[in-house]
Amino acid sequence: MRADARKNRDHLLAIARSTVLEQGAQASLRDIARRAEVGLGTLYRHFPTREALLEALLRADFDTLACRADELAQAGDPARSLVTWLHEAIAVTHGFSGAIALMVAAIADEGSALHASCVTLRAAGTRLLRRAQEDGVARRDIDGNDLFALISALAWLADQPPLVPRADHLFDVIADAILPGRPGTPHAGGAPGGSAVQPR
Amino acid sequence: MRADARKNRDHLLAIARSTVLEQGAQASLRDIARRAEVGLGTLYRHFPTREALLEALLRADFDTLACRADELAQAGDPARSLVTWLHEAIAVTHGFSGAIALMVAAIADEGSALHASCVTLRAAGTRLLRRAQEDGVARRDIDGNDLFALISALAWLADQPPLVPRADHLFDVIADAILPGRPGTPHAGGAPGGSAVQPR
DNA sequence: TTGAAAACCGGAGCACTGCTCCGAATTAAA
DNA sequence: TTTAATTCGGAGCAGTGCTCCGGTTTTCAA
Repeated sequence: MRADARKNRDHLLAIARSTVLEQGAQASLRDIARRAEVGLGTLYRHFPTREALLEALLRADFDTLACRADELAQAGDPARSLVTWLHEAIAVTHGFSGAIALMVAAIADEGSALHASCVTLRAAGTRLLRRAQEDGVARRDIDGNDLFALISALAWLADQPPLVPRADHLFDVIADAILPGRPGTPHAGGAPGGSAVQPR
Repeated sequence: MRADARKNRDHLLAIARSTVLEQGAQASLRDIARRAEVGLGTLYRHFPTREALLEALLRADFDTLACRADELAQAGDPARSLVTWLHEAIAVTHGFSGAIALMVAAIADEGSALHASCVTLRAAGTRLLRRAQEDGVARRDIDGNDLFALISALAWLADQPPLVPRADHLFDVIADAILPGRPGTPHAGGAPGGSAVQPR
């Protein structure tokens, strides 16, 4: 790759990152090119599709996440490892609003630029889930696809501004659903007909 | 309202319904007007914003849903009632892909055309949830907002084509999370270190 | 150093979008 | 039938994604 091309590419990526963080995954590509002080053609040559651009932005994070899964799979409590990883997985896509839908679409579309990254991510999650299941702490009727879907749903939720205040709490609720064998608080509540004390 | 106006309005609604079912909530308004064989100005006069149009499409369903909640709150097992209603709530938005995000945005925006409908919907869910909590079968640390968020997340999930096959199953998982006191199957699995039989 | 091919750049241009605005046509009341 | 209020339809504006190609820059062999 020619020196000027490499420079343009890198600069474009940096500008794209900040623009997407600011405006979401559906930011205007023309606008990104303008901010990068580069022709529209240049942007499209380096990243033929919007997906390709997002792929470049997310790939590194995804790979890191896959490594983290292996790291967490080595040491410590399986349930705790899984929960920690789920948190990190959701945090990665946070701020890239709109990217989650593309991710979900990509995992079913082998032609997509994001496909490989998503498959890697799902595999990493599956490993952690399996370990927790073998430990008897996670539901047995869930597989890697389900986990991927739940992560997506939680990430989507965390990107809807009105739902943000609820996101952490709902994460716990769903984590409880995945890990019913985990030592935790019994949430069901007292006897039927008991006092109807509302939390919060 | 003048006779020709009423006729145009009704026709526009019918065409909009089928178009949105076919193309999602972000269907081109120009296209809807074209299909209805009506000028673009006519569409915009009847429905000044895309939200107003969707509101008109969804309002009846939402009201029905609110009534259903009251109906279900009268008779039968609280847990069963809640689950049934959740199913119906998610079914309503199914097919209107993209509408869920607008709904979520609308509940925080009092100026939105969808706002009132969403608030009604949330209130209906809250009533059913409260009853289940008083019955000691639902988690006590969840409120109407949480329920609304979970419904949204499940509806979103059910509208992502690659996740559709998982949607029903994940509904059950999350229902279990909301209703841990419900008579059901123990999903946690056997003893630690036991056989690692994968379902499916 | 020079020359020319290969690689890259930028933006004009096309078809589309949401949305506004206003002259022309239609309706309903006087 | 006249007349005034309502409604109609689409031209027009600014934005979008994406393609295409003439001109410029870099690279490297001669």
